[in-house]
Formats: sequence, structure tokens, C-alpha cells
Amino acid sequence: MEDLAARLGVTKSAIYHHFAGKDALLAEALDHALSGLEAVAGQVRELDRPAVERLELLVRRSVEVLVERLPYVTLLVRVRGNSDVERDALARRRRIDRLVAELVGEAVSAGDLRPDVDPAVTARLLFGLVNSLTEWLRVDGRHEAPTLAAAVSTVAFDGLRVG
Amino acid sequence: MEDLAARLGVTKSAIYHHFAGKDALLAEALDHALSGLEAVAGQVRELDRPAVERLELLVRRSVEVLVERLPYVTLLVRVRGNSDVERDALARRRRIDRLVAELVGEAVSAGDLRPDVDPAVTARLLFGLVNSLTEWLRVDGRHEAPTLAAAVSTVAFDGLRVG
DNA sequence: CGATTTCCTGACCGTTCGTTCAGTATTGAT
DNA sequence: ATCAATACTGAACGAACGGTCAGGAAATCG
Repeated sequence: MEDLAARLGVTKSAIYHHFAGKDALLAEALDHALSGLEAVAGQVRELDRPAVERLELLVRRSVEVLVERLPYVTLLVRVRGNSDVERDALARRRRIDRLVAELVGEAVSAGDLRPDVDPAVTARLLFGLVNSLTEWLRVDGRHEAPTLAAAVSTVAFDGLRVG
Repeated sequence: MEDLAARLGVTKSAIYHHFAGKDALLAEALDHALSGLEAVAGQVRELDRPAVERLELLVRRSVEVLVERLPYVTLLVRVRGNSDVERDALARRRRIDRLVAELVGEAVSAGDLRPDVDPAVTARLLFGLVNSLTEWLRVDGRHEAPTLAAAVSTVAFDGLRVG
């Protein structure tokens, strides 16, 4: 809170004028990440297309949300459940993860995704890949969201190897 | 330190009998992760094989080290550089990342990896994928290291899609 | 203009947490 | 049995940190 206040050029008290406490501040920030991700999840869920296509769209849109709301998603992926607020965020995240797992399962059943890798593992690797962007991405114009989304999608679905 | 002491069933002072301080403890733990990863990096570097093969071997071996030393690698990937010890660890990690980037570059030049994705991005996605295992992996016998290494390698190099 | 709400400061409180240290068992070698 | 090294405990210290509160500018409105 002190660092944050210093960065804002105000005192800690000023922050407490606008937010009930550290937790409330965290909750708002996490909600900004989660609401974006939940929006694309809902959007994808209602789509009347094969599971693979919906999954790929979910991945691409998630990357776009991640780029657009990078600081908030970065915060989200670092949450470990050390407080009620964090546990609530994890619960919301898990709901999205479940959608991913479902789509992977459907896509495997439909014969569009390889069945030789455990679907549960596939789902986790898929979003591990997406979320790993927060480890190095900087919004400096060097990486456009759609380009990055395409790269992630290509690597995940088609692999790095040629031929 | 308090939590740690409690978990060990001793007082905090007992820890300070064996370690100079929190930083020294962290340094040893991080070194245990880094030495393992550096070992496979060195092993791969000396191999006289095509870059793709060396890269794939590096990925598989890294997954095995990650599984074998899970708590330590988990610690490592959470380090952000908030102290000298953490910055030293990051520097060592970056050296390994550079090897990955070099191998990806070579493999692309050799025509074995797709050139339509920025090699720097490819390298980061590749190890983002590997390191994302720390987010959910639990060593409970449900996931054998070689199986997991194969899954990661398959997804990264051949992709999820069939055909 | 005055009144009220909004925004913010500065000082302070209580807790947490890494660390220190004097003293005490425990172990092992001679 | 003696001595010394080793392995701790318990109490305390001090800095860091989240949070509170009385009061004062600054903006807003009738």
C-alpha cells in the first residue's frame, strides 16, 4: 500500500478514502481480469460451432483479453488463495478452466484433437501456455494482440514442427 | 520463517542455527532448482545432433527435472527479482533461456521449426509451457515424469490437432 | 457568498515478521 | 568423566506494514 501510494504521488490515507482496504482494492483489480475472461467464455459457450473451433476461439480471445488487461491478468495468475478475496477469484477462474476442459473433451470425442494425451492435461497445458504470456509480455507495441493470439493458437494446435 | 519453523516442529531460532538468514535459505533452494536445469542445459549443449532434437531433449529433460525437484522449480518460477539473491537466480535462468532461444533459431534456420512464428516468441512460449506445469502438478503418482515430458513435447512440437 | 461534500495529509497505533542472543540440553570425542 | 562442539529454546528487539483518525484544503452546489 505504501509503494502504491508513493507511485500515485499521494499518501496511504488517500487510498483508504477510495477503497475499504487492501482486499477491496485487490478484489476490484481481480474482477477486472475475471470479467473480461468470463465475457469471452460466455461468448464462446453460446456459439453453435464444433468444439475445436470454439476452443480455438476461446484461446485467441483469451490472449486478446490478456494483452488488453495485462496488469490485471498478471495479478490474477499470481493469486494463490491466501485470503477470501483470492479464494473467490480462484473459484471464478476454476469455472472457466472447467469450460476449457469440457471443450477439450468434446473436441477429442469429435476426433478433432489428439486422444493420446490426457484431456485434463491437455486443457491445463493449453491455458498454461496462454497464461505464460504474463511472464514476459510487455505492452510496448512490439507484439500486437491478434498476432500474438495467432502465434499461441498455431503453436498449441498445429505445433512448432514443420511438415 | 515462522510458518516454516512451525512446519518443521522447531522454533525460528533453530533455523538460524543452520542458515545465515532468509536469503541464504532461499539461495540454497533456488540453487537446487537451477543446478538441475543447468545440468541438462550443459548436457544438451554438448550433444552432436540437429538443433530440433537437442531442443526437444532439453524440453523433455527440463520437464523431468521440474517433476523431480518440483517445490524448488516452483519457487524459482515465482521469483521476481525483489532481492540480490532473486536477481542472481534470474540471471542464471536467463542464461538457460538464451540457450533455448539459440536452439530455436538454429532449428528454424535448419528448416525444422516453422518460421512463421517469431523465434523469440517461440522460445518463450516453449518454456512458458514447460514452467506452467508448476501451476497444477502434484507429485502423487498420477503423472509419471516421462509420460508428462512426452505430453509436453508432443503438444509443443506436433500440436493438439489431429492430422 | 456560505455550506456541504469530496479529497487528502500527517501522525499514530497494533501486528507481523526477520533477526539476535544469552542460556541450555544433547551429542561425540578423548 | 571431561570437555567441546553441536543443536536447540525463549525472550526480546526493531523495522516494515496495514490500517485509523482528527483535521484541513479543494471542489461543488444552492
